[in-house]
Amino acid sequence: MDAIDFDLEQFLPFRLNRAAEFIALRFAGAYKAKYGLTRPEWRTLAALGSSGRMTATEVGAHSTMHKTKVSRAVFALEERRWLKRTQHEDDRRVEHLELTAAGAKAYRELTRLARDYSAELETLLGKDGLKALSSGLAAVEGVMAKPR
Amino acid sequence: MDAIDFDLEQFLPFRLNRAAEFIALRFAGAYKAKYGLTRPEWRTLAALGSSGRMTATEVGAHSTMHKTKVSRAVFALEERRWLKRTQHEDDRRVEHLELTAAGAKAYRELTRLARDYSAELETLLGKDGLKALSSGLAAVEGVMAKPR
DNA sequence: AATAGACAGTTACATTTGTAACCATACTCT
DNA sequence: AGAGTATGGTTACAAATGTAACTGTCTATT
Repeated sequence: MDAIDFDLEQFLPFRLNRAAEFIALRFAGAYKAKYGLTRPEWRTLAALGSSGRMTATEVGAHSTMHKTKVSRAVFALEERRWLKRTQHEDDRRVEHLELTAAGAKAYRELTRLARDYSAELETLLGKDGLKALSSGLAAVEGVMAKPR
Repeated sequence: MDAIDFDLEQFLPFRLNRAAEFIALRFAGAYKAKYGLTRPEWRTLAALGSSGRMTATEVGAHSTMHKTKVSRAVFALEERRWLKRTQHEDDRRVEHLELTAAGAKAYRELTRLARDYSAELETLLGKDGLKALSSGLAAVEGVMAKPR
């Protein structure tokens, strides 16, 4: 079969996916094995930790997760007492989400791990590799931001 | 909360994942909606289409998928008559996988779409963005290849 | 040749995910 | 005010996935 004109190995979506899985999986060990968090949970924690009080919808927008993922993550974090909800006074559909003291503590610990991992990535990929990757991603992000 | 020292938005694993989802999803429409293929199925098809006859294990290595994913994808493609298996003469554990004529045809059609999408990406990301992304990914791939 | 270990691929089960339908509340327009 | 529609969030169900155990075959060692 004509191997000439298409090679999965060079196809950008494939490469991007594979790289993302690889990079993410390494870090997932930190929150998964150590804290038993799922990815949506970690993302929710990180969103609330860095931006403070937000609604579920905002968390979803911030970390590009579907409502249902956010909803489930919020439940899980709430059960752990890492997060608390409060009703919006004016609109009872909305609920504000906020980390508890315990949640904030976990967040700080995890961000420390995240920073360590970032540093590790820099040495692994090299300054140039990192820079290239980052600016490539910025290009993608530019496209994502567009109205479509 | 201290938003200063960590921002999910800048965390590479997060950015990479988000970009990969975005890029992959756009193309997934092509094989998902149009042919009803799952991603593992498309990858298997692509591996066999570009490299010809392979074993399931080889497909997995080539496209970094777990055995079970490959196994299920092979089943699905076989049911569609896009793929046939033949036993290895010397080792009856092994089976060779190969596309049928129908499978090869589908592969060709899909590679056409893949090429179109690649071209679209080039215009979307710009020559420079694409180049940066590609070399950034190459850096990651270099790390992946290492013995670990 | 007999036992033990490795390997290819499959299957079973639990977990995660995506889709769509669903509540409840709020807004808009007449 | 009342009908229709939009929105925040949850739930139910189906499909996809990961983990681990399993079957069958091969290889090595004795």
